[in-house]
Amino acid sequence: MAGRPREFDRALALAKARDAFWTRGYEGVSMADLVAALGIASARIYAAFGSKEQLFREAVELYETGEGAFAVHALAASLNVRDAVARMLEEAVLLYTRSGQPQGCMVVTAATNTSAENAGIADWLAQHRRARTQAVIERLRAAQLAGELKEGADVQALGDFYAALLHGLSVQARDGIPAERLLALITPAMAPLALEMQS
Amino acid sequence: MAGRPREFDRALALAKARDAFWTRGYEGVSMADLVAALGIASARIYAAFGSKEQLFREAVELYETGEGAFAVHALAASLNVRDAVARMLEEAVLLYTRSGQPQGCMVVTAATNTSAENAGIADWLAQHRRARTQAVIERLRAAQLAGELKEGADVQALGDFYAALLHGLSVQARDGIPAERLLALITPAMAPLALEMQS
DNA sequence: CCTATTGTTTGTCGATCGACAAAGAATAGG
DNA sequence: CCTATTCTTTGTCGATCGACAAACAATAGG
Repeated sequence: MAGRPREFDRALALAKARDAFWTRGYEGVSMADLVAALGIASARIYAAFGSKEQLFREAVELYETGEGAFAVHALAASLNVRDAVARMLEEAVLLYTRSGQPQGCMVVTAATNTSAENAGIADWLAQHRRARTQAVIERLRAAQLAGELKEGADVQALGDFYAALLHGLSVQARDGIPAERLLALITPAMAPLALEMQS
Repeated sequence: MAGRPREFDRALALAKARDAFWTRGYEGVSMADLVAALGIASARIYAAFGSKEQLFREAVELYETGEGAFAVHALAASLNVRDAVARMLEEAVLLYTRSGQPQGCMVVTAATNTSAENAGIADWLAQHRRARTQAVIERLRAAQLAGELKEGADVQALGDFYAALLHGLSVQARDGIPAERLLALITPAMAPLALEMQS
């Protein structure tokens, strides 16, 4: 535990890196951009985070345990399915359109188009998106087993539907569709689930 | 009209460039990648297309007048709204998951994360996506004026809903969700529109 | 106080980025 | 056949990419 103490706030620097990657994506942010955004020399970034890729992965983890955890929280909250899904969509809109912050979902936008050498990073984020899709499906399946949803409901189709919508909201938010419009869209979006509720 | 005739097929080269950009995005494809994909030297690419950016823009236009025109066609076909929207979604799934072809929608994926210097390209594609959103809304509005939809139907919310879903389908297709699952998702997705049909 | 350890500063590395210059080759029009 | 025009070949340009080496500075433990 000896050695010279670090002079900059590592957690703060990581948050700044997260915002940069969130805004422009992995390959859209150069080391020179990071030097400017974090306010520290590149050698210090390498000393603290290892490499650009390791910094990115850590930044994504920060996002997923912070703002990006809204979906997990909404689905895990002990609400009925309808409220859980509606809340997931509402919080997605609020997060994706929050002013003074990058628009859209970091996991959706940070590595959708990469060069061949960074395909591994794109795959990594794709895994996370598939996991989120699966989480939605499993929440619906649990509701079905609990009797909230009809026995004949196709929970996989419903889950795929809400996951696709969730990811599409990120695209729309990034395109500048205002929050009010995206929130209004949730009303029709809840109809398919309402129709499959028991009684 | 004098001069040495071009030795390569310009249209074929453009199609190859479209596929490369479709797969890896604007910044994900380097000039060296294009040289390899088109099979011609970089100076020939510049002579025929001007620059990497001009080639990309032409490639996007090729996509939009070809495969990418499915949405315009489906909405313009003289079907009732429900069939038009369902067909738009079905053809999206078929295109986005077609084997032997890049996955997803080129307009959604080719420039979602760019460096600051290429923000103009990202904006350009965002404009196209907003235009598509608007086209969906206007198709629904026309249906409402024609009496197909209830007077109280919120066509903007419905249009935003289907546009978000459309763009989300691109993300899901790119993540490898199989076509059958994405097609199955369309069934619940049509419920909100069915509920607003007149009579 | 000495030393091992770690952070910081400064400078630079080879590779790759997009883009073109210059010269040679092949056509059409006169 | 001659010439103007266009395409092709070859080579390379300055800028930027991510990454680090080496030297120096500041701490903790002994």
